[in-house]
Amino acid sequence: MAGKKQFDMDTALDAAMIQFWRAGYANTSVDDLSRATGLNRSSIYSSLGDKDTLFLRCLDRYAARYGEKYDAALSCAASEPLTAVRAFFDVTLGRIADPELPDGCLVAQSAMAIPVLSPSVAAHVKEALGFQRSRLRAALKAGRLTDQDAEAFAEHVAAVNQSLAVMSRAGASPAQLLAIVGVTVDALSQALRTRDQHPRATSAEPTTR
Amino acid sequence: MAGKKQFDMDTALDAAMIQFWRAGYANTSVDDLSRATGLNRSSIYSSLGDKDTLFLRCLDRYAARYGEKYDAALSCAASEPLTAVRAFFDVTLGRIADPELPDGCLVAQSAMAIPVLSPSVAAHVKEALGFQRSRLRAALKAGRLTDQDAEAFAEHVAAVNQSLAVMSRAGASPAQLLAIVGVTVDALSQALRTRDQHPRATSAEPTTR
DNA sequence: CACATCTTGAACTGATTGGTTCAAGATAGG
DNA sequence: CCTATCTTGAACCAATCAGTTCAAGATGTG
Repeated sequence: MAGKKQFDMDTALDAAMIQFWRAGYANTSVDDLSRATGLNRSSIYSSLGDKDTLFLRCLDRYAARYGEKYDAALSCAASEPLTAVRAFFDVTLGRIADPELPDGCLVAQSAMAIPVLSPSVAAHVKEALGFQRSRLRAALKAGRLTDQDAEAFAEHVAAVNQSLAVMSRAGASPAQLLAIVGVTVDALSQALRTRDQHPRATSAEPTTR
Repeated sequence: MAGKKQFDMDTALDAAMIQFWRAGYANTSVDDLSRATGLNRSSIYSSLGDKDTLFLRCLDRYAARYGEKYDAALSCAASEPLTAVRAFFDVTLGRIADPELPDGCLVAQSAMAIPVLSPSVAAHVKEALGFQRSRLRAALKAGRLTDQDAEAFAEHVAAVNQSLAVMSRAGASPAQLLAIVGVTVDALSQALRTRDQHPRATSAEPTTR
């Protein structure tokens, strides 16, 4: 079983990511990773680095993969901000509904463990959450929200998105998760409607830039 | 140092609770608990039970203590539902702002770890979250919300409350946390106003948030 | 003073942790 | 076929884990 590359790096990284995602950093041993990836214990260290390094790679992998999906979902924010935020939540709800994937969210889980994570890992987690806020802020500003509303909704939507991770772990039904985001979506809808009908506050008229 | 009760049970339980709260179940060893409580390793087992039992006691202690505060905050829901929900969030925000206490929330952290917790602990976590939803549902129904709105807002408010745990762990500022709950409070305010002005419809007129 | 009661620290068990090393074996290119 | 290259499993290390045991010592009561 040797001589050339015996395993697929992407498959192995995905398996490791899912293991960390399901059980968390503290509850994942190198043996668990070995089992999950099918890679030998020594192969993990030689090919994927030690536990901390591997976790960092998985975290970045997770952030990149779903970051792309969140970006795509928000891409229509300028013309259809409400649709964009709905699509944003659908990324998370779809992920939770996928039986192939664990519930929760690797970033949320890691954020909860920040006090006991290494500083570099903690920094990556905070960075990932910062990116999430940024893309939401940019999308909402590109939509028809005032800067102030965009800031507030960016924080709120990012937080509600994280709350889905907690609630899904506790066994919340899809209907319950929908109720959670529904209130937020309605609030955004209301804010957009208000801005349309009373156009004079901080910035210009609503446009479709 | 013996002969009679050498330690205060409540103090010890509080110390253990805070240790679990800060570091989580998986990242807390019995030695950590010994250090935190000041109790001897063998005293912990004889007086507080094994790690799992002690964690369960801490979890229930946490749920009871803050459950009371949440109940008190919601007690004025019938006459002042908006004030009640603000007070509800203030319980969490005040707890996060308290430098004596860890950030986050023991229930939220435990919920995230459900896949790797013992079944009995997992059941207690789900129960605690269920209680939270129940008290919110009851309060909102006692207020002026329709049953349907009360259900949705109960889910939403409970979830947003959990999101504060995640975001505070990631270093969110008090202002950011306020922005998160602000959107929810505004949404509730809107729902209440709508109900007052259109006692049967679901949509609303624009108002200034 | 003496006894009974309780707590304490320390030692111990067996399992598991992250991390390393290395000989055996499988493969590919020559 | 032969050799260089790579992977593998297993063994090993020191540290830590949860959990137990127990003699030594401190205390309150008689």
